[in-house]
Formats: sequence, C-alpha cells, structure tokens
Amino acid sequence: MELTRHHNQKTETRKLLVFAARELVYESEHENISIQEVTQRARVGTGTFYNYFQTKQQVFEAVLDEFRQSFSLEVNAIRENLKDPATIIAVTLKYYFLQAQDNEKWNSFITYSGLPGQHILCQEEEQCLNDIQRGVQAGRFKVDDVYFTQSLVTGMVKHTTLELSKGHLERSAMDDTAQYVLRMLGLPYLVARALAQSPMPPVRAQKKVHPPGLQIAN
Amino acid sequence: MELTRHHNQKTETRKLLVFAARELVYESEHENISIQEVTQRARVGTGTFYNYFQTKQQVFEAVLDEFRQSFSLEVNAIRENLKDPATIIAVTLKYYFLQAQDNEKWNSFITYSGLPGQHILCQEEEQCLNDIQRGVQAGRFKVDDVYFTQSLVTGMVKHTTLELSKGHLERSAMDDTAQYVLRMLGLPYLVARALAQSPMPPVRAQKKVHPPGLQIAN
Amino acid sequence: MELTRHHNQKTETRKLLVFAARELVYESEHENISIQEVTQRARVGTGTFYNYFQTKQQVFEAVLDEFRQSFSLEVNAIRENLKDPATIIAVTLKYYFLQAQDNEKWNSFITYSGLPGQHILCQEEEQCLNDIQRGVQAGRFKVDDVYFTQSLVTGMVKHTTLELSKGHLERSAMDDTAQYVLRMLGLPYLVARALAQSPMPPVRAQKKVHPPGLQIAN
Amino acid sequence: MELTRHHNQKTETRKLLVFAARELVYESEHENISIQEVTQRARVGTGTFYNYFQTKQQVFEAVLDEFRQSFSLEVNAIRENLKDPATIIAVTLKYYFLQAQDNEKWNSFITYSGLPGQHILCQEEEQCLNDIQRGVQAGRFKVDDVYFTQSLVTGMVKHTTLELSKGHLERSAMDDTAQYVLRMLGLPYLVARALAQSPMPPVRAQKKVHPPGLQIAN
DNA sequence: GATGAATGAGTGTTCATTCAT
DNA sequence: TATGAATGAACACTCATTCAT
Repeated sequence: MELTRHHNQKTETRKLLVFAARELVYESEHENISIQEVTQRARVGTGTFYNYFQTKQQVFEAVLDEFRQSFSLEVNAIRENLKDPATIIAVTLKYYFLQAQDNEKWNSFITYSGLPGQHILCQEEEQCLNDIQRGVQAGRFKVDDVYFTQSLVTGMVKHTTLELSKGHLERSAMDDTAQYVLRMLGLPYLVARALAQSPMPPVRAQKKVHPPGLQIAN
Repeated sequence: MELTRHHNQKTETRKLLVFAARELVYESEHENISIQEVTQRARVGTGTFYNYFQTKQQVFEAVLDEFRQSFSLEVNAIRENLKDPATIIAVTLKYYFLQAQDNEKWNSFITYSGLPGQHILCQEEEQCLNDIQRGVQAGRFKVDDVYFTQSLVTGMVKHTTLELSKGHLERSAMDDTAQYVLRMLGLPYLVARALAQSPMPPVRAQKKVHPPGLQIAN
Repeated sequence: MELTRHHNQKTETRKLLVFAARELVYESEHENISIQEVTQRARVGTGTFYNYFQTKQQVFEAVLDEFRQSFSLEVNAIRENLKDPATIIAVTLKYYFLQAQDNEKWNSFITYSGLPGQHILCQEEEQCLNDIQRGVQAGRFKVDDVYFTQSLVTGMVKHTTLELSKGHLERSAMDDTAQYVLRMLGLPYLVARALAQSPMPPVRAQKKVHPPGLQIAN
Repeated sequence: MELTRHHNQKTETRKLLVFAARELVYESEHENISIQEVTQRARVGTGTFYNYFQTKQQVFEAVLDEFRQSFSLEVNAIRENLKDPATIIAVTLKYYFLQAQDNEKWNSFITYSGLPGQHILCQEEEQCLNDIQRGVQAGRFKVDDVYFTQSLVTGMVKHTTLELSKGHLERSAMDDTAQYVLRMLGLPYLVARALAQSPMPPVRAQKKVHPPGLQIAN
C-alpha cells in the first residue's frame, strides 16, 4: 500500500508535467517551450522535472506517445467493424483528417520541432501498409510497389492535414484526398468517389477533450 | 561615384552574410546557427549584421530566396523548350527531385527550422498551378479541383523529396511519384508511365556549385 | 533486545553508506560525488543519509577514519616486533609507501577534495613523533627540533607518495626517501642506506581487499 | 589608434576579471567561487566573462600565471647577484617562504582547488634542478639522484609553506627547512646551518601589494 | 528509522541585441 | 557604415536538503 501510494503519487506528478507540456504546445505562440515554463504550469518545482525526464525532449515525446496511443485506440475501435480494405482505408484517412483538424497547433509543433515528428503515425504507417497489402491480395487494389505507395499515401495525408490546419485548404480536401488515394490504389474513379464521400460510421459516443483521450487523471 | 561605391560596398557585405549563412547551413551539424557564427564566417563585425537584417530569420530567408531564384532560372531554361503540359510537368518534377538530391542538408534545414519552409516552392506552386490549368484547358488533364490538385501534387513532391533525402526511398521513387502525379491528372496508366520514365532532356551544360546558381559575387 | 536489533540495524546502515562512499571514491572518474550517488550505491533511501550524517563531508571523513584505523592496525602489527627506533621508522615509512601505491585514487581524492586531507596521517604523526623522540632519547637520532623534524618528515612522505601515485617518481623513490629521512635524523649515510634498502619484514599473511582492512561488515 | 584603444579596453576588462578572481580567492571562505561572483565583483556583465575565458578554470589559471610570473621576476632579481650554488638555493628557498607567508589563502586555494597546483612552481622546479646540478658539478653538493632529490626538495618546501600558512609551524621553520635541504645536498651540518641562518640580501625596494606584482592596471 | 518525491537556489554557459567609437 | 565589447535574460540541468508518510 505504501508502495502503491508512492507509485500513484509519482505517476500523478508525471501526468501533471505531460499535461502541462501538452497545454503549452497548444497555447504557446513560440515553438521553444522551456522546462521552467512546463514546471511552472504544472505548479511543480524546477527540479521535479528531472525526477521524471532526463531531457526536455523526453516530455514532448511522452505527449506524442499519449497522443498516438489514444488516437490508435479510437481509430481501431472504428476499424474493427469493417471488412472491405478500401472502406477501411477511406474511413481511416477521414478519421485522421477529422481529429487532425482539432489539433492545428499540435500538428505544426510536431512538424517543425526537433521531435521525430515524421514518425507520428509510424504505427499507423505499418497499419496502412497492411491495409494496402490486404487490398492487393484481395484483388481490390492494384499497385506496382506497395512500400512506395504506402509512403506516398502517408505523405499525401500529412500534407493535406497540415494545409488544412493552416487554412490553406477547404474541408472538402479531406474527401478529395481520400478519393485520390483510392484511385492511386487502382480503384475506378466512381468507386473511389463514392467511398470517399460516404459518411463516417458513427463513432462510439465519447467525450473528446482536445486531443482525443489525453485527459489527465480522472 | 562616391554613392556608387557605397552602394556596392553595402551590397557586398550583405552578400558576404548571406553566403556565410548558406555555408553554415550546409556544414553545420546542429540546427541552431548563431548570428555570431554567421558574422565570424563572413569576416565581418558582429554589429554589421544589424545593418542588413533585423533578425536572424531574415538572413536565412534571404538564402532561401537566392535558392529559389536560381532554381527557377535553371528549371525555366529547360521548360521553355517544351510544349506538352504533361511533359512539362514530368520534366519539372524530375528536375526538382534531381536537384533536391544534392541538397539533403538544405532540405532538412528548411523542413525543421522555424523558417517558412512550406513556401520553398511557392513561386513554383503558382507555376505548377498554371501547368495544370493549361493541361486541363488543352484537354490533356482531367481534374475536379485544380487548386486542390496542385496542392496535393506539391505535397507529394515534397514528401518524396524528404524521404529520398533520408534514404527511406529508392531512386526509382522519383519516376514513380511523377507517374502517380500524371495519373492523378487523368493520364492513362501507360502514358503516365512512359512519360515518367522518359529520360531528362539534356540540361544546358553548366557547372553547378553546391546549390544551383548560389555563387556569391560575380 | 529490541534495542539491540535497532542498534545493529542503525550501525549496519551507516556501514552501508560509508562503504558506498568509499567505493565511489575509488571508481569515480570525477571528484564530485553526490549524496544521491552514495545512497543509490548503498541501496538506501535518499533521506536515510541524514539519519547518520549532517553533511556530505562527514561521510567522507568517516571513510577516512576507517582507512586510518585499518592502516594503523596493520602497521602496528609489524611494528610491535621491532625494537630499534631507526628500523621502526624505516619499516613504517616503507610500509606506508607500499600501501599507498595501491591507492592512487584515494590519495588524489584526499589531496584535492575539500577534506582535511592533511590529517590523513595525523595519528601516525603522533606516532612518528614518538618514534623520533625515542630515537633521540636512545642516542640514535640527533635532531634540533623534534616537532619540526617530524612535520618535515611527514611532508616528505606525503610528497613522495603523491608523486609516486602520479607516476612522476620511480619505485626506488621509496627507499630513497626513507634514506634521506634517516639521514635527516642524524644517521650516517651508510647506515641510513642499509636500513632503507633492507627488505620489509614479512607481513602477517592477510588477504588485502583494496584499501587495507576496509572490509565492511564481518 | 582605434585598434589600440579597443585592445586596451579589452585588456582592461580582462584585468578586471582576473583581479576580481584573485580578490575572491583571498577573501572567500569557501573554495567554490562562481563565475557570477567574479563578474559581479568586477562590475561587469555575466556574459562578458566569456569574451575572455572559455571556462571557469581559465580565469584562475590566469591568476596563477600572473602570480608565478611576478614571483619569478622578483626572485630572479635577487638571484642574479649570487654565485655560490648553495647560497643561491638557500636564498631562493627563504625568499619563497617569505612571500608565501603573505599568501596563506592563495596557497590553500592552489593546493585544494582542481587547478594544476602542483605546477605552481614548475618553472622554479626546473630552476631548482639546475641549481642542484650546478652545485654537483662544482663539487659543492653530493647527491645520488639529482632528479629525485629535486623532487623531494620541492616537496619539503611546499610542505613547510603550507604548514606555515596554517600556523602549524613557527617562523623558524623556514630556516630549519633550508638547513635540512642543504644537508640533504651534502653540505656539512655547520655550513648548512650558517647558510640557512644568514640574513636575506636586501630586496630591491618595492611596495608589495598582496601577492607580489599583481597590481592591476596602473 | 526508513523513505524518496519534492524542492529551488544555484551552476556554467549561450546569444540576440545594443551602442559608443 | 563598420565595429566588437558589453550585456543580461534565458537556458538546461544539478543537488543538498526537507518532510510527509
């Protein structure tokens, strides 16, 4: 019990720090967030930071991890009810766009900070690869080089996400990108358009605080 | 006369600074280049910097401008001999990939520094837009939304460039990307492939120092 | 009974700390050893340290004490079989040099740390004083000022020890120093040389872990 | 002239820093002097320090250098009028003791700080070596190993200096040490005593601020 | 007595910017 | 215009010490 309590307390403070870091990413005008900003926001002593992280990057990586994990949970909850590879891809892309819209700040942060932002979707990338491969095996897709195609799809999605977050593109760009992706995978124009425009399946009711699932404590 | 001398001198010093900044981008291991590094490299007093730039970013933007300008010159020299919109696009893309390959360092710099890296191709973007529009008008291309398509093409090109520079993609990705782009624009598969795989027209003989055309002075 | 257990436990923890501190002195590259390093090494809570020591210096002084004590035990075991003051001094010096050789790290630690390193031999100093005085009384030595002579002898020994540990002097310096000391005390050259060069009497068989006798627990 | 002025100004600030560092060594209770202490004392901005020194140690080494240099100047002024190797050694030692007496704090500083204190007299050591060698060649001294003897002499002098500065020895220790050293070098007792007790030759009139010759500016 | 999370003053160091010359 | 010494706020990071449990 003693141990448990301590462990909880420790976990609690860590959460405070990660939470503060995330808040600052969203609020901060400048890209450079200092450790002292984080600890002050977390209402915690300066040195406390170093009980949980060895370096500044680590706390932001922790935020990134939380983000990826919660996003994964949500998107997988949707995907598991779907069968058709094309539908899965269309829905995944659109879900990604949707949640990305709420996170402009975050997007620019991971894009321009020194963080391994390119890996923000790394697990998703593997998933994307699998999606494509299964579609190919099922005779649904037709691509020359699966790996390259996956890479390019990822690039397209990232681009659209970023441009959306900057207001350079309209909301319709989400559907349009999905449509182009599906066509790249070999679907006929009409099918691609139909799939891309079909409405999202109802997401499990769930209150979303800013980045999905990043609620602190509870 | 006196005035001319002064003007030249001023211009000269500015060039020295921009040149030094560019060199440092290529050489430096770390992303953070200080003004003092720049002025020392330019063999110029610290304060001199502020006669030409108000802020650190400005000097890097100047480098960026030079870069864009010289790239423009070169690519336009190639383009002016071409007529077919599809060919123009294919050639432009491939030329862009080629020169980007020589500039990995630079690419990562504009991608991860605080600079408005997204605009590296902004003038090109407009050109790209024109290319697409002319193709559409000529009945060669078929796209729903020209603006969105152009944006997505840009995103794809940037993605491939970056991934190439990181070694995540093979050289064939250049042709493959061009091919996908052409198909996105509505060309049939075989035509797209043929165009994408056709060799580059001979570039005007020209010794290229590091980034094309960025030679200082003259 | 309860009391005894507590007392033992308390003693035990103290030993753990002192032991850890000593290990760190030997192993550590840097001169600055933090309390947290000590407690971690001792597998003891951070706060526990302050149950036994008020300040960081105190734990190192404790190490010093242990060291002196164990050295005393050993050297006295040798000395008690000797009668002649000159022989006693020669043997003591040489024994000191010998054990110092195994403890380079330690030597530099007490020399350059803030510890009262000058007192490392303070008990020995008194002993040294006695040795000289008895030699004088026995008519074996001839010195003007016993106290000063003892001080200078101590200085010479320390110097040779330190220089040996730094590799600035050869092993023969041990004999040479002993010889000079004996001559300082008034012995004729030949006698001094003979005594200084005579081999050490056999030390009681005894396995020596690192610093003599500093084994913890038992 | 412009250049000269700048150079002077620059030199001036450097002196301010070195001067402040030296003062702090003398005044400070604790061994650890921070850069900010130095800059505040020098009435200079924090960053200014790094225009002159790359690291904290450097400023203290600068103090050490100044000290050695000025000491050298003085002692050599005395030595150059002397011929006899034994007298030279006696006088040099005594002069060293005298000036060391004024510098207790400094002595403990170089002894216990991380500075290469062992080299404080390094040039002197070489000089000492020469002194001994010349005495040997002149048939005045008789030593087995010149290098070892020099090392030991240095050790004795350092020891006496330090103990004097701590008040552990009386002033007579200066003469006594000189006497022992001369005897170590092979002089007969009476000669050694006579030389060691002879008064210092008159030193050139000279106002001595704390450590000889360390006056700032003028 | 034992614990270890919390602390915050302190460290050495960097650097964009100013300004007298 | 050119200079470069001066600046001081800011930085990431350390660590002896406290104290509630």
